[in-house]
Amino acid sequence: MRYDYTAIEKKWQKKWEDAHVFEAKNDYTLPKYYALVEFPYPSGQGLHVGHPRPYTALDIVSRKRRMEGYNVLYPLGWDAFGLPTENYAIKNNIRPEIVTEKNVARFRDQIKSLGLSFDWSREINTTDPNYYKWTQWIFLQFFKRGLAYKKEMTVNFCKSCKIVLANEEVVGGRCERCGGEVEHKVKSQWMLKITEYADRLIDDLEGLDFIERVKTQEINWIGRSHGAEVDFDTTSGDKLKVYTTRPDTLFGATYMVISPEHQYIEKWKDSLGNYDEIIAYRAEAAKKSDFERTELAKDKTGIKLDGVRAINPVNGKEIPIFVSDYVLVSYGTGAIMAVPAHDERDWDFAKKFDLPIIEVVAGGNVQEAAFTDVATGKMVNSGFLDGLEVAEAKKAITEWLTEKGIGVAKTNFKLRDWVFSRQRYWGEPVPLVYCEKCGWVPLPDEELPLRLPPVESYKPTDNGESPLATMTDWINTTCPHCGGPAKRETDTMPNWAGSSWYFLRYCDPHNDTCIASKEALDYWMPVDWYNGGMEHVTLHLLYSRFWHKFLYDIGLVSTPEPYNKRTAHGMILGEGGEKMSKSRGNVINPDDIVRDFGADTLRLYVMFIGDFEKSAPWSENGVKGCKRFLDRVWGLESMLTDGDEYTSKLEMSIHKTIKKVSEDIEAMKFNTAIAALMSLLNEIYDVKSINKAELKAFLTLLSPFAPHISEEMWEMIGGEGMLASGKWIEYDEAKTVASTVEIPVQINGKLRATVVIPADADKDTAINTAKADEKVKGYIDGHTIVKEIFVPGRMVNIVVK
RNA sequence: GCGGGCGUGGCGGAAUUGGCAGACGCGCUAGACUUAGGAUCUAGUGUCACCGAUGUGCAGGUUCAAGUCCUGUCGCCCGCACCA
Repeated sequence: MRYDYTAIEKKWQKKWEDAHVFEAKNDYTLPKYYALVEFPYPSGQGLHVGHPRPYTALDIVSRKRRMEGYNVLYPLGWDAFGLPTENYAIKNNIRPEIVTEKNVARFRDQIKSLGLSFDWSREINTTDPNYYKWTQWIFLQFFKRGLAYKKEMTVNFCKSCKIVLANEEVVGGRCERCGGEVEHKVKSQWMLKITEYADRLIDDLEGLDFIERVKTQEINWIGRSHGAEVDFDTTSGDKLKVYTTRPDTLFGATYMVISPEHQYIEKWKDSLGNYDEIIAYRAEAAKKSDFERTELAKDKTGIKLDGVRAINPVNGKEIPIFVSDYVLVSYGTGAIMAVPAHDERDWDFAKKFDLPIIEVVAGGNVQEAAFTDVATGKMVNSGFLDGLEVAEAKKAITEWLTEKGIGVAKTNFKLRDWVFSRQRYWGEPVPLVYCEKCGWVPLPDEELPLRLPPVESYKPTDNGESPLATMTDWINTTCPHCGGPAKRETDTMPNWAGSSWYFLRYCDPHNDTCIASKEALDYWMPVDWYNGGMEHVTLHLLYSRFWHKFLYDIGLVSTPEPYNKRTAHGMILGEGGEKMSKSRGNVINPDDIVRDFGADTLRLYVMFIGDFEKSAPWSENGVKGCKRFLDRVWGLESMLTDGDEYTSKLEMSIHKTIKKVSEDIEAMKFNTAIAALMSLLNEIYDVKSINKAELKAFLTLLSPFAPHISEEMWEMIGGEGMLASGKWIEYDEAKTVASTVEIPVQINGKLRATVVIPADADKDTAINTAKADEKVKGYIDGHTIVKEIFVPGRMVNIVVK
């Protein structure tokens, strides 16, 4: 009989659906397992072969867990707010809801054709008012607790998207999405105080089962540093506050720098002889985009303040103050003490402006280059710090500063608060109104969701306002607090909002009284295994951990962290090894593979393609190889015999394979699990027969990877029930090892022969067997044996002279 | 520059963590079956001159034994990028 994958796959997908085998049960007494993949953005391009890789991986885990008796939650939904949909809507003048619905329908069909065991009864969509009602509600909780605030600020504005970007969305000074130029604009924006959680977002990583590169990337992004804030007296009478991680080098501070936007420039206006020049410099700096600023990073520019100087608190020396754009207003205090001897940037600047370079840590030649090593070297030219190690000096000077009341130990972060508003249509409306009398007032809960009103045009306005800003009858409303006239906020939320809590909604997706019931959350959370892309580590992953911690603080969830385990898959590249892209024309559509080779082949191939965590190039021949394997599996039927016990020919291999596949799935080594199944199949073909018990074992192991063909063959041989709701298979450790082993015999570390010994042979037996070997004799005779090494069950090494 | 990762056949990749390097798949070679095969099956396939030697980017080192550990060096990929 021919292996008609198309018919078989349709048949089983329907059977699984009809039997509801993949639906998580609301029985909270069962052991649970929550497997999660990042929900997709339903783009107009349809599914990409990159999608099935993580989906199949956790599908395998989920299927195995179900067979092990767990109540498994493996859900999927749609992260559907976003720019591409909005842009498509603008271009074609179609309502974004319609576009979204169409794209979701296509994605759903495509994903369903892969036989993934998602619980479709829990499907969610971030653009569904019943969903975003709760996104808005959570935002209001932030607002009510002072963690959402409005702030006039310089923002990154993408000229071509006409949208404000979060810092995380600016890559190399350009818009992450469209690559367009990013300029600075002053706008009033909603902000979320993620910085308040910075310490916990780092500290709580400890103890989580996240792959190391995810942890380090988050830690680096948050960028915690320890140092001190120090007040410098100035000739103007004002104190100039700086932040430094090297208070130990205070004696080496020979000048100071403030950022062009520093508030003292205005304050000191009348004392500054060159105020106009400084303002012109600031204007120049503001004009530079982030991109240009980065490009020009090497070449330092600046202007010396004429009229105000600072006083170094440790030695009373007057030092000049400069304005330079290498100091950022947004980090620390916007001002630094410059120690050219021990900081590369300060060194560059000092060389250019011919400023003194004073060595305070011995160990380098500071006239040649800044000496920044903190591990070695002792303090010099530093008064009471002389002779101390850097670490000791840090401690001593911080204590001294604190005592004198001119400084204090301080921790700083690179992480900034999250710019939470967008001037766009296709996002969650911010559920706040502005009342002249009461200020910003939240909508009462019963008015949620605040629905997106239909607008004439989805185009953002040229002045950077949301399309909603033109809807005067929607904007004008009454204040929920005083009943007076008020205006609605026209900004919407960024597309990261809906994804910051979606994993909670899956626990209880149809609840209309709260985000999800406490019982459901307590049972399902935290997520046991979350897999997603590395590109989301500093965005979605960090944001959602932040939201979850906040919800934990207000008592809605019971764990401080949402995810127990986080892994990341590698990208699938084009045949040549380049990234798949429309412009290169090397994009693989999963539909074609399903049509030409079947879903099982595609699933198998994306798992076999290579190390799950690394990127791997697509190979059409590789796909064919997987199809060939399945054809050979199908062919097993022709050599099937009766029998309910493993035969001696295959018994050990089967136990070994069960062990290997079971362990490899847990370790994400899907490629070698499949290789083990291929090896076993080759062995079966060698012995040319397989009985029912053996085939059942094989199909059970294959079923998480290639579920359709496994079910079909299981049914053909009269297996009980469906594999999808069947039992995983156990192995007997004792039966995975042979009674005899062939081990290598080395002479002086070089392989010279192999001998067969009992698996549990002791040293004497092994050595004697080896010595009796003819080949070995040739190498030993006439030599003195210096040493004999035996690794039980592994090898023998005889050292001769 | 800083942080993370990686260099193994013609290719994708294995190697119980120090113990027979190259599992498994692709590709290739030869043969079989075929009118034919880009189908299938069988055998072979790291390199070099057949015993044998040699081989995991390169150079050293530790060890009975190194792809794996140490030192140095070269190259590649990813992330961040004037964060004081």
